[in-house]
This record gives sequence, C-alpha cells and structure tokens, in this order.
Amino acid sequence: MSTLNAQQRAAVRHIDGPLLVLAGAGSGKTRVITEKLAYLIDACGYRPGHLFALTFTNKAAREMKTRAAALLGGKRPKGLTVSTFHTLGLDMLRREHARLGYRHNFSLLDGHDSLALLRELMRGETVAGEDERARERISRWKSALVDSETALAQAEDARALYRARLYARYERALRAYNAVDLDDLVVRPVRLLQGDAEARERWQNRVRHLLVDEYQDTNEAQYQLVRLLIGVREGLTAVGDDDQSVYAWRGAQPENLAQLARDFPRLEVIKLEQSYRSTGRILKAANRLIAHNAHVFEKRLWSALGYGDPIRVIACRDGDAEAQRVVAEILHHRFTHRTRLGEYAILYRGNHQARPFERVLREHQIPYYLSGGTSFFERTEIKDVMAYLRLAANLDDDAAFLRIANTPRRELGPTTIERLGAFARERGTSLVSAALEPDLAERLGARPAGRVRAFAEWLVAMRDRAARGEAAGVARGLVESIDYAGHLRETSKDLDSAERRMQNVEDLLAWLERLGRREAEGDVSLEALVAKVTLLDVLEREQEEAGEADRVHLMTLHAAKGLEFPHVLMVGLEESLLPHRSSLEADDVAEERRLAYVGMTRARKTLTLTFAARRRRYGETVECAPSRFLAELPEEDVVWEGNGGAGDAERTRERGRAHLANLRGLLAPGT
DNA sequence: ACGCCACCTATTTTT
DNA sequence: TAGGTGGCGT
Repeated sequence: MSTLNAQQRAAVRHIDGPLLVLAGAGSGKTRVITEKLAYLIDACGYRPGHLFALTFTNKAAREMKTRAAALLGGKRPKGLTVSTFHTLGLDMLRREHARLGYRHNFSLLDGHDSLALLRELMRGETVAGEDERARERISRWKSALVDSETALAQAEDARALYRARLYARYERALRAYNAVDLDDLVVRPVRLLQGDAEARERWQNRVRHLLVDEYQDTNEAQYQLVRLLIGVREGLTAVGDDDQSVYAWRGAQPENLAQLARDFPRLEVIKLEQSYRSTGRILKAANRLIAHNAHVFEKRLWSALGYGDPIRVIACRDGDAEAQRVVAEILHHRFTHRTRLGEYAILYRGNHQARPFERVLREHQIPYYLSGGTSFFERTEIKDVMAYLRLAANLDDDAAFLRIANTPRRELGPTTIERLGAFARERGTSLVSAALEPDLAERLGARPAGRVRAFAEWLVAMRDRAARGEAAGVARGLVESIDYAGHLRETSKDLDSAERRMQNVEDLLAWLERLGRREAEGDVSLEALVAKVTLLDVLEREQEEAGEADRVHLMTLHAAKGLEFPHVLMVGLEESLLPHRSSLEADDVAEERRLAYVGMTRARKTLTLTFAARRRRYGETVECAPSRFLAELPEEDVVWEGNGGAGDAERTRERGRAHLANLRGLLAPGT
C-alpha cells in the first residue's frame, strides 16, 4: 500500500459507495484492483466469499488471482471469486439451472457451435456470408437484452425480419437441446435476477463488493448483471478507460462509463493519470492524438520515466518495402542496443497485414509469435472429441450429435440423419431419443435404423459410464473405443499430420485430467469439465509461453490491448487501413483513433509508425494516403524518414508531407 | 464419400 | 490476389 500513489491509494480506500476509477494506459489498474481485494479482506474484515472481481479474459483473471494471493501472504483466499463474466455466469447457471428451466446437464455452445446450429436452421436458404452476419446480429441482440419477440416487433426491413425469425428459431433450438450459448451465460443470470426476488436477494447478499475490470468494454447485459448483483448496497469499483474502448462493434457500450454517474448519484470518480509504462514523449503524442475525440471525462497521462526518444514515422514505397524496413529496423536496433527479440512488437489493423512481415521474418530466420491463428479449440480433432464428451454429458445435445454421428464413419450418411431429424421433430424429441424409439425402422428402413440405434445405445452406455466414473478417465476410454487415432490416420494426408492431431487430442485429455484433479472442491462431473474447457482456451497457455520465448510479436491492435512492449512498430498507418475504410464510410473514426491510441500506449521506450505509398489490394495496386492520425501527432516529437536509399524515397517522403499538409488543412478547426 | 472447380468475399473477435 | 466454401460430378 505504501508504494501506491495518492490516487491509487484513494481508489483502494474508497469502500463505502460506488466508485469509478478512470485508469489510463499503464497507470496500474490491476494493482489497484488486487490491492483493494487485499485491503478489503485484511484491513476491512470482508470475508473473501463476499468479494467478486470480474474481468473479460481468463488470462486477466488468472493474473489478478495470483497477484491478490501474493498480497495476502501467498495463500489463496478461500471463497474469493476472481473470474470472467462468463465463468461467473456459468457458475450462476449451474446453481440456478432449475429456476431457469434447464436440466442440470445443459450443454455450452461456443461461437462455432452456434454458427453450426444456425447453418442447420438455415439449411438451403443460405445466402453467402449471411449465416455469420446473422449470428453476430443475434449475439448483439442478446447482449443488448433484446429478446426475439422484441427483435421481431422492431424489425424494419426484410433482412431484419428474417434474422429476427431466425433468432426465435435459434432460441427454441437451444431450449430443445438443453443448451446455452456464450451470450446466455450473462443474459440468463440477468433474467434470473430480474424475475426472481428470492434469487436476487440471495445473490445480492453474497456480493458485498464487486470490482469490474475493463469496464468500458461491458455490454448492456453485463452492465445489468453488475447492477443486479450489487443491489442497494452499491459496493462497486469499476475500473476502465473510455479511450481504450475498441469493442463497440461487438456490442460493448463505452457509454456505460458515463451511465454510472447517472445511475449512481453517490458515484465517486478517481483518475489514474500517471503512467508507469511509457516515456513522456509517447504519452504526449498519445494525449494529443486522443484529444481529437470528444470526451466525457478529461484525462491527461503523464510519466516520470523521462522524455525518451522521438517517435519515428517511416514512409515506405509499398507493403513489401514496409515489411523489409520494419524487420531491418528491428535487427539494427537489437544489434545496437543488445535487446531481445521479445521486446519488439509489430502491430497492425487487420490480420491479413501480418503476411508480408511473416515472410520477411522467415527469410531472415527470425523467430516470431503470431497471435490470431486457429485456436486450439477450433481444431477439428478437438471439436470432435469435445462433441463426444458433450453428448456423453447431455444426450439431447443435437448439435454435438450432428457433428460426430458419422465421425468416425459409421455409415450414418446425410439421408439417414435427415430422416432421423424429421422423425425427431415430429416426436418433439432429441435426435438420440428419436433413435431409440421402437418404430424407428418404419421411417428409416431396417438397416439404417439398426445402425442408428446401435450408435444411440452405445452413447447411452457412455453416458451411464460418465455418470458413474471419473470424468477424465471416461474421456480417455471414449477416445480409445471409437479408435479416433485410426480415424485421424485415415483422414489425414500424411502420417505426420495425423500424429500432430492425435497429440492435440492427447493434450486435451491431459488437460482434462489436470483440471479434474484441481477441482478438488466438488464438481468433477463430465458436464462441468466440458463447460469449463469450452470457456478455457489452451491457446492462452501457448500465448503465455510465447511471451516467455524470445520472439518478435505480431498481432492486431485489438489483440495488443492490455499488453506492453519496450519497442512497438505500428504499421499500415494509412487512410482506409487505420482509420479503416468502413469507419470512413460510416463517418465515425473515433473508435479507430482509440485503436491507434491503444497501439501507441503499448510502447514503453520507442515507437515507430510506418505507412506505404501504395499497396496491392484485391489484386490491384492502389495509392495510399498517410493516415490522418499521423497529422494529429505533435510535430516537434516526430521524426520523418523515407524508405532509405533511392531518390524514390525522397519523393515518397515529400508526397507524404504533402498529404499531411493537406490533411491538416482539412482537419483544422472550423472546417 | 471424396475431390475438384467455380464462385464469392475481403476489419477488429476478450468469452 | 488468395483463401475458403458450396455445389456437383465421379
């Protein structure tokens, strides 16, 4: 506590009323939350079981848990809840499933599962790309607490009407499967607390103080959950930064920050403006940039770390030259400063921008870490095994059944499944139940019916074994009895990839076993494990390992949020890339500016910004104008450079300056 | 059931 | 341009 600054200390000590902490980039917000947890327990006598801290990522939750435990003398405080919104929602759902009309063994569908379900519902009528957009729309409806009836009533055009109808069917299907999706993990608890006074009172009595991290990223449902949990006690510490709100496109409502002041008249606001991360110059430039956005709360970051190096802006001929230059810069800087590769990050707007950098890094045999690849749980083999486990936990999980009915092949082709589906709809049962109906053969024919029944009976046996046995062991037995390894050997191109994929399955099983052992305090049922794993991403472990490894980091600006690097290279600072074209069309670049702000404030010591004069896009070469954000930086702190070498570079630089002068004119006040 | 071809799309994606 | 996907033919 003694090492906290005055504002941090005030935020920690403010305990008897709602508090909003406006925490700038690198201002020690995680410290405030963890110190406050410790303070509430040690100095104020709160029972750990009455304290809740919510984050958005498992990684943040883990870090917070570890740091809080360290402050409390190393022992993990018993009963303290530090989790993501979704994990808390899952816990609530597990305890309260009956009141919400779910059976105890409900399934949890991740984003891919719900997309697959929607595709199933849309079968035949699918317009290219509509499935994905419909899923996003439905997800945003749900996270805004708009139910399907309301969506239907509000639909203004044919497309909205179509999606609203799909939404209604989707919700019905989830109910029929006894399944919830990721949005439900927040929405259902909200509905419970809204509609059930007894449950509300019980939860509000448990939640004496609630701390919320990255508050600017909460959506409507999450905000309502927060309100319902804290009740009239109003024990809330919300920590956030409106300038780092970059998820509005996903339903996050940065206005939730300002909304707090309206909903809680007693609200206290504390600003953390001292950055312990970046140099003064980087903060000055970032402040200057973000000043171009409208603000409800004024905030000015400062630093005691010295003024630091100038910010470099490098004009490049094209995308390839940009990649080569950036890599050359890293190599040169590392050589002259004796740094590690892990200290450098290349940040960009869109994932596709990583390509040229990957290529050049590979050419130079420089190890790099690329964020944003296929996650562990998106791999086919993992999805397959997970589907089996979900089915063993919940035989009514039709989505899981459809996925693996014929994987490995057991002669249950589309026709058979189609007929089984029609039969199940008619009977109003799940697919597995339908498969066990006595008169199945009349509908499917004797042979297919026999095969379907045999599989269903095998599933029932698995379910019974899972209910009896220890979950992780059951999982291993299951994988062996379907000879999944054999299936992989048959379907993979070469033995090498078959082995790699089987290793992934092995990793999953080992992970389950470890999870099963760790959950000493109770629920080791298969459905509990499966749900936990759905929320968990093993990729996060890979990411952490990558963080340890000495590699150049490549990631999107979004993925970089919350991280920091000694040396940051932001690339592609061009109109229509950053700010992105769609934001220009919508005439709303504020979020893009925040994105640039997030990128800049990741840097501790040096910041380099690059742009290309032309770029290949969709097969043709297009001219690019430097980003307006470059024109918004303090001129005296920025050093402009060309691509080096040829006279062409000088022209590029001149053109860049001309563009910027032009932009400055356009952006000047009063125009 | 698998493989190939033609066609479509192209921003970000904590859970 | 390139990658992913849906449809169709073998």
